[in-house]
Amino acid sequence: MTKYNPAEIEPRWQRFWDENKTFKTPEKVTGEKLYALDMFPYPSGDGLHVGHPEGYTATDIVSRQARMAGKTVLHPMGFDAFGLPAEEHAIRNNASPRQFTEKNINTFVRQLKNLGFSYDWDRQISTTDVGYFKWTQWIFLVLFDTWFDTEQQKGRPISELPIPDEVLSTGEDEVRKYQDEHRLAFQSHAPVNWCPNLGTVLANEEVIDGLSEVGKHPVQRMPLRQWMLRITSYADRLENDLEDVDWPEGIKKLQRDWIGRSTGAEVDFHFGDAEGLENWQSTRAADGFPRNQDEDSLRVYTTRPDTLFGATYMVIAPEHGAVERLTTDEQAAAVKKYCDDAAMKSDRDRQDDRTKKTGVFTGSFAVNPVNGKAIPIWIADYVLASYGTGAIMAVPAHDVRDFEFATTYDLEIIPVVEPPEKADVDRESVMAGKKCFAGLGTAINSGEFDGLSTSEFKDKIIERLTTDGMGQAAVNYKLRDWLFSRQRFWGEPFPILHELDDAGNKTGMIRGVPEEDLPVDLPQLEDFKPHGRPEPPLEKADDDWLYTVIDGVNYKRETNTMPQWAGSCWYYLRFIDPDNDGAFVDPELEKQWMPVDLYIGGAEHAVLHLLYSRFWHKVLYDRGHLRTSEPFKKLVNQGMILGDVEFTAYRDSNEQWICASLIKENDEKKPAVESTGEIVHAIKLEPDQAEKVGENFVLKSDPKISVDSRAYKMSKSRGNVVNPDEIVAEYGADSLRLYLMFMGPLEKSKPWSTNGVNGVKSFLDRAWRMIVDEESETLELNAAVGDHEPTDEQVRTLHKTIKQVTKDIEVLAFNTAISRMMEFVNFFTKQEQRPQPLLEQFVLLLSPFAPHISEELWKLLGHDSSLAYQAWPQYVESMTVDAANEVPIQIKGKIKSKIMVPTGTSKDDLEQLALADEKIAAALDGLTVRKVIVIPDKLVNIVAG
RNA sequence: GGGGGCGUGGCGGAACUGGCAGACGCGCUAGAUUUAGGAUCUAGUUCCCAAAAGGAGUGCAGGUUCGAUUCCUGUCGCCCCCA
Repeated sequence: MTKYNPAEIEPRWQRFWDENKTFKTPEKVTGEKLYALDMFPYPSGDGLHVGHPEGYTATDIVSRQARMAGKTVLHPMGFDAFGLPAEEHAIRNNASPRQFTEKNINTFVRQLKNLGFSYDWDRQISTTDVGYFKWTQWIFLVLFDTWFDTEQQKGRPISELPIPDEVLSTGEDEVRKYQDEHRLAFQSHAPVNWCPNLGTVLANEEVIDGLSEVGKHPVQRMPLRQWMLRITSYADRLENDLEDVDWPEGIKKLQRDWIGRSTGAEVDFHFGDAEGLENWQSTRAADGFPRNQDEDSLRVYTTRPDTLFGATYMVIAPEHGAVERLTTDEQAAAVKKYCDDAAMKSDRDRQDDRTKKTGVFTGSFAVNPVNGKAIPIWIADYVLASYGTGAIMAVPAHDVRDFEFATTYDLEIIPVVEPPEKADVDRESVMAGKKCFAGLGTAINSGEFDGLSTSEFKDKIIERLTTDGMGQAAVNYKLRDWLFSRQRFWGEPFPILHELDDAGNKTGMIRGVPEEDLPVDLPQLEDFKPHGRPEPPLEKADDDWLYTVIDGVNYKRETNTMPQWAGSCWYYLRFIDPDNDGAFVDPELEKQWMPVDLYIGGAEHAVLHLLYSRFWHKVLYDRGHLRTSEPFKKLVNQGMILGDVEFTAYRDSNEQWICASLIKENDEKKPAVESTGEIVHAIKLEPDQAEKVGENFVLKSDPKISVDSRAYKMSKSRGNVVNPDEIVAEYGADSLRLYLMFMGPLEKSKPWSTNGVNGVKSFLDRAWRMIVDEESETLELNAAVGDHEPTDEQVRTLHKTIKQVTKDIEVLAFNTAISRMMEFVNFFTKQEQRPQPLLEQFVLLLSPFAPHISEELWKLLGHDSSLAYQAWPQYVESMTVDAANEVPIQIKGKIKSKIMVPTGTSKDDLEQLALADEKIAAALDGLTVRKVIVIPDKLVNIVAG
């Protein structure tokens, strides 16, 4: 018996591809190239999840089809293997993170090979390979060696940084410090999110609701020396160049919002005595707006300079440099207490709309430059030191947060924007200062500017401020510089050396590790556990590692490590030239292969990974190491695969069923009766215990009780995780691949159904039987297959299939491609005579989707070599259309009859044929035909009455 | 609260640019074959009506159009992201 047996076929072909290096990337690109890339996985201890192979199958289909279509293909796989989980595991089990990581990588590779992906495994890389992170360190040194020239909007060598004379005159050390302050990689002492439990500092985006994203531990704010990357310099280019890439609009928007470019104005508010004011004003009018704010003014950034007349107070951040200067003696104690408290809160907590706004008066006043009014200066933590200038002018009538604050502290509210007629607000209340209106409108209470629209007013006032030297147009970004250091062991060491004086203390001078001394490997540590102090584990390395001498100067190594993002910022470049020991990538090869043509991965990387790697790419481009300015041409996010659909019913504490429609999750995410808050327990039902009645699913045993029906995210705790290994063992890799693609559109999230896998498996069974004689003892062709003259219908079926499958692969609509192939098999199974050449073409079409069975059938059809490089089937357009079509005839939009007409029948003829149809003639009896709409080959609609 | 996406049979989904709604698959029903079936084959399967004829139907309410799942307005619900 020669049934379709994936368990036997698949390992055999996997071995064949491996041994023959079938998918080795050609040395040279000939003709068109395709670089198809998956977002490489983090090799977790849990192994592969079914979500992984979804995207991987998609790129694999595209890659396999491209090879057959004659393209030169680069399709690699690697591992993003630094990061917290391996280190946590190592700490718990007193093992080495490297060994654990390598073990996990081996599991991943085995699992991936089981799925028959056509990766060039010779190019496998891991970010933890010393030969890889040597170049991560090298790129860091490029960042370290680069400053951003704002005029040219370009990163340039630090040696070309113009040094101001006043710095030059103070000596070489000062020049070095000046340079250090301008590097793209620089040190800072900004307050950071320190997580004692994890023993590390976290990026803002790794902190969620005051807890660490990993492990949910509390996070506190403290100032620490950190490495930062000056990504803000590239904000404009990162935003503008989004126009050049083929990405989903949603992702582009996320990136734009993350960058958060806003335009507005910087305005200086004078403080101090009245006579100083006049001097100040005349100086400003004469000299213009100074680059740096002076001692007796407070600079704010606002996106709404048109509301300047409504600025009734000012707010500075608790960390603002002018706090001390502005605080009066009477207020000193209150201010100090307030600032100390604020230091404990995270930026996120401070901006949280739910918490009440708090603040403290400094005791000082500033002068509103447009109307000369004295307005109080407050300190409040809803203003962040890191955004804008760290100070704002508060316009309570037109800013929600200012309004809330002003109401709390009883500050003046002056409306200066009249909402338009149509605005969805109570205009009376706004005009009375009782409600806040943040939209656009018409200026009021603004002196000579009254009556201007918001946008006109903005231009006019900026013009005025500029003339008076009080302000200027300005651009601001939400994007912050990137906190790039971590106090962990399992990451790339920084290739940085701190200069020591004779006593062994740091002088504050730093330098990069010389290129020839790279890589800086991680030291061997007995104990790399974090100890709850923000002192990196690498501090515990032995002196051999920690200290070094260059040209007679003593240095201590930097002991922070890089965050996990580092390695993933440039891995796509290393795949092009993975073994190069002399460069991170050969420029000729980079030119051949970049950009990545198709990049598929989860939407969770929509912002950070993609923004960070684009940033690095642009720096490398500026410095002449790359010829492309954007790395990823086309980006696709695959949807999430949810668990199987579940039915859930609810019971209260008396074991009484409760309708699901009455249940709502409470704040602790427990199901509860919405009206009373009573906690109920959820019961997972078997599918046959529920049925649909009307709109809802209900209990079969008690149809009055409605139940929930939905698919949940796969999670260990829910126990609905599907292990790809088990699916491969039971149904085969081809079936898993096919099912993942057949489930629905790639970008959508969709629920898993093991029955569905069985369904595509039986499609492969049928395809097998269409070609193979299942009854025979040896592998033989089905008797129906032979050298038959193909019928017209058979040829058309093939050509239609080729056309749709080809087009669908192009637009990644794999689900419809598969359904078309199913139709092909359904049709040919019914054919007594199956011309072999047609079936061969079909096998080629199937092969990118289900490569193992296709190779097997290809061989059986008499071919010696792998089909991996066989020419992709071509279709003839004329063979994809039927000779005749059934055309529906409608009267007033309702189908009354259908007629068969030859394809291409003219409009007039079709109209005549339609009117001549018996049923139509009968239906039209007594009616007047007013109009006939004819769409050739499609439909006839008769308007009559 | 802001932004984005989505609502089509019992389920996943299809429908080109506004032109026969429900392709393909799952599930279900009946039959054939079989010692057996979680195998295979055949037929059926949006809903209402016993069937036919007919009617209704793409979350809901409107609008544009000869014609709307598709475009517009409003509304309800769900999901995701941000706060």
